[in-house]
Amino acid sequence: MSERKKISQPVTIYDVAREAGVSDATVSRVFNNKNNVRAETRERVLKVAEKLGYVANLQARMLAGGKSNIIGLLVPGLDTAYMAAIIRGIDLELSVAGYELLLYTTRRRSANEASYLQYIANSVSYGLLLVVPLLSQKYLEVLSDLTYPYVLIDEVDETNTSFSVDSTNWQGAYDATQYLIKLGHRKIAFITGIPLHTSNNRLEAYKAALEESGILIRKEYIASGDFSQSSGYQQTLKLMALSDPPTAIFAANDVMAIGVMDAVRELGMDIPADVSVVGFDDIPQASTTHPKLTTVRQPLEQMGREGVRLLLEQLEYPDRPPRRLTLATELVIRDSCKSIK
Amino acid sequence: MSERKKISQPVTIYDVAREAGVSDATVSRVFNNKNNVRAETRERVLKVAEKLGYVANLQARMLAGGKSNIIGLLVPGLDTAYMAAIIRGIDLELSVAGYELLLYTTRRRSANEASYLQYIANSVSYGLLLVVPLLSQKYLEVLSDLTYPYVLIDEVDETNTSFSVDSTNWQGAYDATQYLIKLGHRKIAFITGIPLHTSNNRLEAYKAALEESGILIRKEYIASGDFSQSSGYQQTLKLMALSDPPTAIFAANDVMAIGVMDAVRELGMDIPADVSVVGFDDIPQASTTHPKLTTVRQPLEQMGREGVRLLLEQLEYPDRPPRRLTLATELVIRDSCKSIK
DNA sequence: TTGAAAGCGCTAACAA
DNA sequence: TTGTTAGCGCTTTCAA
Repeated sequence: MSERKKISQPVTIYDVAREAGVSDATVSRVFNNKNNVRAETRERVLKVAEKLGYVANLQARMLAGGKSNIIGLLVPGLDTAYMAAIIRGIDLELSVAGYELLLYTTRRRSANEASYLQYIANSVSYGLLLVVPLLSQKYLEVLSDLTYPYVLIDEVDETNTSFSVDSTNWQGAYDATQYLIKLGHRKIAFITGIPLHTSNNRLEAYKAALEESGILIRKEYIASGDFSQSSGYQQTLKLMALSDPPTAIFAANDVMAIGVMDAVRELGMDIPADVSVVGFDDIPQASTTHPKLTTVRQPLEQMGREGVRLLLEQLEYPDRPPRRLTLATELVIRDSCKSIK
Repeated sequence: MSERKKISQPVTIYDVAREAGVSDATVSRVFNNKNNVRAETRERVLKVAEKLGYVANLQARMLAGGKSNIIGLLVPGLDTAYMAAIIRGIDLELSVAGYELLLYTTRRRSANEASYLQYIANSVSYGLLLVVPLLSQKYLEVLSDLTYPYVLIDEVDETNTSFSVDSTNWQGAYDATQYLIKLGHRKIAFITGIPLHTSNNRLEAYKAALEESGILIRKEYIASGDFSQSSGYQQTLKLMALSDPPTAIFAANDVMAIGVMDAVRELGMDIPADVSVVGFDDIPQASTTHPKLTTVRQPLEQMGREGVRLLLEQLEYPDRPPRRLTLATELVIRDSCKSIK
């Protein structure tokens, strides 16, 4: 043990007890808000603790009481505004409940999902939140074998055996497409994301909206993107090179929509005069583009919050059956779309 | 305690000891890689542990004086590409060393820095990385009182009493300004960030470069931004409204530079034909703007990595005196600047 | 309302 | 090389 450490952790529950003239158990009671402590005693203890700068040692507390206040979060990385928004929600809700967040990245041991999850489950965290867009079936299997509390965020377990939070991807995309149709557009292109559950739903809704309005679904108007800005850019170049180019482009996320805008501008065309653009997510950047992007807002922050709630619920009531929570999306109309006469 | 828990963590060191016919201390030795264990015994213990599915209880280990493999990271939030890049570096280096990352946000208890740090120090993490741009002096004081290992990332402790990693802000800004001067610009504006150490250094370098080339420093060319895109946008509008507007704008970070580009475009001017733009940081977005942004690259990811190294070094050699590591910036020339005839 | 005592699972002297 | 013995700082019975 280093010198450093010794110096830095002097004040224990015993110091407080001695100074306040009570037993350590009493101090413990005070700090656990037990009600069998005389108000006067409690006050004295608190005062002494304050004076001494006492802070509970979490390790000891956990060891003795069995509870950790740490929950894990598994993500591929933190590089997207999408992830940042979800994590903000998680952090907010967690801090309300007095929990800490341990961050795990899939990048770290993608080699062996099974043992990585085992490791996590046996480590300090008492539950796990997963925001893993490319969640492998493998993960899911291991997870349910583990009898370890977890919640899937923005991902769905088709077998309905996991707690999960997502949003109305279908409805959101349907609303957006309908909006474009109402503006008079009939040549509406769609740029897909990676073929995930969420992305597929958006594509389906796009098709459904068109069909419902009697608009032919044209294969050449469905472009394959991968959620990246450059894919939005590239696919737009292709779309606009069509002999009969679309008058509106709906991208499966905002990042691609920004790429779309870049491409359109580069082609010397105007948004929204020449081309209307719609995104999905409503990341912060969406409101700082020029023109401001019309998009489908996913309640990312709230999804994070609800994910935490579901997890804490499991911690408290381990026997409740899995639930799936679906939050509403909302069409945010800004300046990137225009009606066609 | 939940049923779940009982099921999932029964196996202790004692179980292994009993089953392997040794004492608990021996099992402990095996798992701490002490060399005073007979190879044969070690193997037996390991086999039993494997069979029983033993996993060390971190809390207990830490309490007993052992080391945790968790280090903390204190940040204001995860909302910027800047932060994401640093954290990527941290995560990478940490995973190499087999450490986990516990995330703390200043948002959570900004009310009382002192006790929050106390709390962190007494919690499970064994050291702390800080990426806190608006680090208050208060934090620093508490930190050094704590004798708890920590490293400041992209921030400097003027008293030279902390381990820290930063980059050559001054040199980077100097290089960028020189570059613009070499291109023939003499009317160069600078948009500052929040008045932090880093930002101030960039401003000083800008001034020094101008002075050195005999260019008058014009107060009206120094605009006060706050690192946000909208401040870059707003300040540019002001700058361009000047009776003698600048021909080049150097923003103290990339996010503002993007705002600058928006504003210039909105004024119907071209980049780089009418106005040259330079940023600072080289966030991923910088290479996806149109035109691509010329900027000063800060080795953010590497700063994260080096921060981890410094922290681990402290953990291993607690008596080494504080060091400050300054990494080199690099001017990344892309398409947002043009020479003036 | 309080204190004494036991123990959470582990590490680290000290013996053997 | 191994076991024995003390704790680490806390919570929680059980008595008083």
